[in-house]
Amino acid sequence: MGEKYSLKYTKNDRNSNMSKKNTGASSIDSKKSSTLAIDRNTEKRILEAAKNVFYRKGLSGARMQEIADAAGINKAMLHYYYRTKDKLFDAVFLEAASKFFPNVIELFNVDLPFFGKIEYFVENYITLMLENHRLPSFVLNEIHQNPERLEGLLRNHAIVIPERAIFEFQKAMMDGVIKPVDPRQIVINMIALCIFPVAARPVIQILFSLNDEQYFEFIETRKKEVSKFIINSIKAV
Amino acid sequence: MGEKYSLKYTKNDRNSNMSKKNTGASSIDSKKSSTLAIDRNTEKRILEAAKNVFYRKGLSGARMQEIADAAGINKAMLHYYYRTKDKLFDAVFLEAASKFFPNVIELFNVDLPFFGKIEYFVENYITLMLENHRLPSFVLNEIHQNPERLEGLLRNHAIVIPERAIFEFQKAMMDGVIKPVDPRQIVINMIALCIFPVAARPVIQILFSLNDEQYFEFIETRKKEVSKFIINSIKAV
DNA sequence: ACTTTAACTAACCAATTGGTTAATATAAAA
DNA sequence: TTTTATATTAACCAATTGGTTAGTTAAAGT
Repeated sequence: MGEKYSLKYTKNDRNSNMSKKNTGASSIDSKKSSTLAIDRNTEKRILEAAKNVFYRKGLSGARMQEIADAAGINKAMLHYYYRTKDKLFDAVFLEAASKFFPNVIELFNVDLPFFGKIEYFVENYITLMLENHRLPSFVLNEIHQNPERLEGLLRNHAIVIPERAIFEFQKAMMDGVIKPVDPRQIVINMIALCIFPVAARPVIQILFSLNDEQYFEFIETRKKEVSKFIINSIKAV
Repeated sequence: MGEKYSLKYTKNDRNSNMSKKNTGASSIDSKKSSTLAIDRNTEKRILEAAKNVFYRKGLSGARMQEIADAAGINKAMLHYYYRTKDKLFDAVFLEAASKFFPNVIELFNVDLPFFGKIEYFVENYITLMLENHRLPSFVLNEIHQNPERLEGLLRNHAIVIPERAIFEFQKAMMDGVIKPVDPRQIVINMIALCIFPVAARPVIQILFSLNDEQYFEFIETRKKEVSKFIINSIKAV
């Protein structure tokens, strides 16, 4: 019968990949290529499809049916695995936010001189954003429409952020490597310079008449320009 | 009978404020304060309400009924004046985009030395964005979801943009006032530094634990910091 | 006064949408 | 093999939503 998530969701309130399910997948062989070629774990396929659709349409613009179609499964399965649209969105948003808020600790923990750290961060963060250029404006906009979702993630420690970078800047100031300014401002500047050209990609392409290739080229040279821009500005005289 | 917009929209395809309508308004007096205190032009009230709702919820999240309620009028009037949700959104978006894409010509035409122009631009553009902090992320996101809308505006010359600023930067380079770099990069940097802290307002407030007052204070000092940051970076040595 | 046109309303409608359910297929235990 | 739990489907449903319409009020013309 259709006991469905009654068990799943009562026991483990979130969807943590269930114990056994669709287990016959590890090997690439396939007796019956039932739906589509790639016969991966259904739950993952849903999430992947949901990401796709939510990124493009946003929470309110996305349609459950479209997600189901994109995943190549029955719409009821979405509710079977994620219960409601909002819960499914939560899962998507968590992943998006984790990517969006760079693991600054990691990106700043490299063993490099201070300015090298900045170069490393800029280069990697832009690359990361570019992997899915819809992510920044998606995250920013959804947070605007419902800030509580982000607050929730912070409360659960699903996401942490700036202290480390701020501390690094403070240290660099004391060492006389950079001019003294509110480090929060520098961190924001750094992130702004990385994110904006991705968040505003269509604008940039349209205004500067760049096709996709030209855009990528533009961003590629930008990676170096941005760190130069930052370092030029903050380095102590 | 309900000929309605048949005339209006066949004659002048866009909603350009109709000839005579609700004419008894110029004077503040009011014989019958029918619905609410402010008895302004209905069409304007709709647009105002629509702006409010669309900014908060986006195109797909907004509900016609909510807009009607916000305007304090019957829902049918929305269609009477603007025909469809999408057309109404067009009107809202046009206004939003015009604000978002700063009149760079104007902001750069002030009679000031080059660095003064930058200060002037930064100060004014941040102020402008701050007036409605939902605008940047709204515009950016809607463009992402439907770039054609922006292209349409450009085609109609409803919006023009960067040439002037770019030219100014080129000139400054030739005069040896600033270092030689692709001026497009500088323009983008300038705009990024202004827009991001507004587009990411909830993020900043949450991460840095700022209440509204503290946020505004932060942005206020930022106005000066940003132009310092830019000028420090680009001025010729 | 009367006729025409514009502004406005309440009720309605078809389509869409998130979500449910009863039935079925499939795999795992027993 | 039988039983039991899990995975999947097609059909359905109530609520919402953009949009329409027939009719009403109010203002201009005439």
